[in-house]
Amino acid sequence: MIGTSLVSESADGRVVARIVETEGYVPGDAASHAFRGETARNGSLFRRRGTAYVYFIYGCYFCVNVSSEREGVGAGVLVRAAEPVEGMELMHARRPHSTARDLCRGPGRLATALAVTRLHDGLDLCAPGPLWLAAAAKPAPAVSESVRIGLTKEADRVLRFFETGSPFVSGPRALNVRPPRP
DNA sequence: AAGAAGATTCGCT
DNA sequence: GCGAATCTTCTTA
Repeated sequence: MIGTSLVSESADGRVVARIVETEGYVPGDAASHAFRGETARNGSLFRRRGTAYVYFIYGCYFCVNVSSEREGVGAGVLVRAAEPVEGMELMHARRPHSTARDLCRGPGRLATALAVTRLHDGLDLCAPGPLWLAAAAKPAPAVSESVRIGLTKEADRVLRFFETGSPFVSGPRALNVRPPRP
């Protein structure tokens, strides 16, 4: 998914951000919202891969995930950060005190810049719509990996992936200077 | 029925 | 670097 563009289209206009950082939540993973089985909240994680799972966290922010397994299996990829590509004026309007670099740097910030809310939960991201994934641009970016960020459970899993050297990646610097994976 | 924890961000020290 | 903000969901009694 690194290098793929996330497109948000609303009455306000169109915004495009190129994904530079993701985090995986796999079957059997105690840190996954799907770990304890399907509920009304996490149902989208159990839908066919490419379904949007949007949840509200810390009373303030939304986070965007893409389900990643077949129907009935709970797993997904959290979109942690992106590089603004189109509609930067609109993103700045939605995040007034942000620098260009920080518009989509972090999962909560990204959702705000793209105006993603729980209304987007359950959408099919594989076809054009209010929120969808456009094909990746040509050169496949170099991808590095690290442990996941901000977790208390299964924090040691190496399931975070990001574009090597991108300034639009979130997280502590120490995690972001690791060499690209082979 | 009540309480704690949470895949975060921002501002202040 | 630390703690507050703020609410939904799941767990436990």
